[in-house]
Amino acid sequence: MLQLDRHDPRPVYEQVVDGLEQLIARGILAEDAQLPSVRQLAMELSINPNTVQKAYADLLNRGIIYSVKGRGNFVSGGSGIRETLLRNIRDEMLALLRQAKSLGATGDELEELMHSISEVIHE
Amino acid sequence: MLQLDRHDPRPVYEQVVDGLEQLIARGILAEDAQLPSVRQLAMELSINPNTVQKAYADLLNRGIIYSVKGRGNFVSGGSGIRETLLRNIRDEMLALLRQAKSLGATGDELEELMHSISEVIHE
Amino acid sequence: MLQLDRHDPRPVYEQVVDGLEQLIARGILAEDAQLPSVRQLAMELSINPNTVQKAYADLLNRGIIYSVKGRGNFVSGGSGIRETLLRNIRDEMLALLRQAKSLGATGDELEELMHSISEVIHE
Amino acid sequence: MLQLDRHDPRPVYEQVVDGLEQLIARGILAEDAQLPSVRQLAMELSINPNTVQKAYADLLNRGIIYSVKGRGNFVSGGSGIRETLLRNIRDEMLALLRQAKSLGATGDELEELMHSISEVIHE
DNA sequence: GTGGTCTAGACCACG
DNA sequence: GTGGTCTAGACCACT
Repeated sequence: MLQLDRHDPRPVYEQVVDGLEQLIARGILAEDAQLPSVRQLAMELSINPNTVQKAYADLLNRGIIYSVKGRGNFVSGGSGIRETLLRNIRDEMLALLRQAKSLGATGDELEELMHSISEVIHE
Repeated sequence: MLQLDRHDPRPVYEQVVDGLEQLIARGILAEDAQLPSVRQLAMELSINPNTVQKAYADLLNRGIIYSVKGRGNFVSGGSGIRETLLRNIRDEMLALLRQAKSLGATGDELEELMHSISEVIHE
Repeated sequence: MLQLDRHDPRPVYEQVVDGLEQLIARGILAEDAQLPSVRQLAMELSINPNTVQKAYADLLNRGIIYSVKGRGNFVSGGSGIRETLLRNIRDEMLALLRQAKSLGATGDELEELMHSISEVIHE
Repeated sequence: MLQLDRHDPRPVYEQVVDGLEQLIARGILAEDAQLPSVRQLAMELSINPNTVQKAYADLLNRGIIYSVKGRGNFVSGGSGIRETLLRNIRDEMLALLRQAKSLGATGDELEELMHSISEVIHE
């Protein structure tokens, strides 16, 4: 259901956050669905419960999940998380493009850049 | 010649590396031009010489600059740094696009994404 | 007769307590009226009987209801619960106002604060 | 500079957050001022560094402070934190008033309520 | 069983 | 020295 890459330089809790975000964005974890319990997920991933807790806390205070003591963590409704994540991706791509421009890339180079990445759409 | 942003959460040495890379990529620091000495740059930016040292070391072992004992640090020739940086940017954009796909973005959404960012080219 | 909000982060038993208090304060559950049995209320709300039990215990030891073994739970007489709740609300508002002062709010700001909330009285 | 109340039922890290928010809101910690280091504050309050860390993380992701590895934590600029906190207080008072209304408080009672708390302004 | 807080102690990256 | 992540293990509140 969720995989960690021990060689990924990003912190473990961040990988957990990203993984859960993806599951939610893709609808695999639907609105009001219960997430795995902190302890259980920790066991599955063989990491410390505190690390999972940290990931859940992050999702919680970004409004992506809600949490009820003694019951569990659940997917928030109407969070529009998929749209939000896509918007973030767009913004990051924009930032990269601007960086390319500040490097003095010519119009031709930028066109080619766009062309070469647009091919991946149809992979 | 180079500016730091104290509010930028990125490590200082990374900002220095990026700044120098941009100066070189844009030709402001041309091939074989001498870089400011470690001490001098540290003073100018009012940061620790160790930090500048670390930045120079990074550029050095990526072949972007070369170092002559007792004389100083100089921009490498034929480093093709501009191309390298552009290639990195392309790779990062590709990664983002793949991430969008893994989020379950439809073809239409991807098209629109590409369209909306391509507008920035002509800014 | 009583509704729970599964998205409310407050503990369930607290929601039950609050709900019953309001019913009593508004006279919907009058003096000496019998409350639903623990099991029945638990079933209605589809929650654990232990949770209802805890809520009743709380009301009991605050004197808001009384319990007769083998017969059930009943609303206490002369409990003045409505007045008590209003007094609690006043105390909490006082605490908030003091907090505002400790934040260094000016007299004008406090006046405006009072003014803006007093409008809700006539909603 | 900051005091904890061990009898306060609120979590310790929350008390730390509140305390720092107040210091910032009142201008005692001005824009770009450096906060005490995690370890130092932990020692002063005789609590675990992780607890302070958690408090700082909260302030960080609410944009109230910014953080630079190896340098420290600093007060963000233009956060308008004082206004934000006052607005929160107003909203909480509004919620309480509405609760009083739902309890069936009469207009007179509400007027008296407002009157009795408004006296604290001039304490 | 659930989530949440806290301590203790370690390790890493950065300056 | 600074912040940040992670583990291990304990305790509390709630269901």
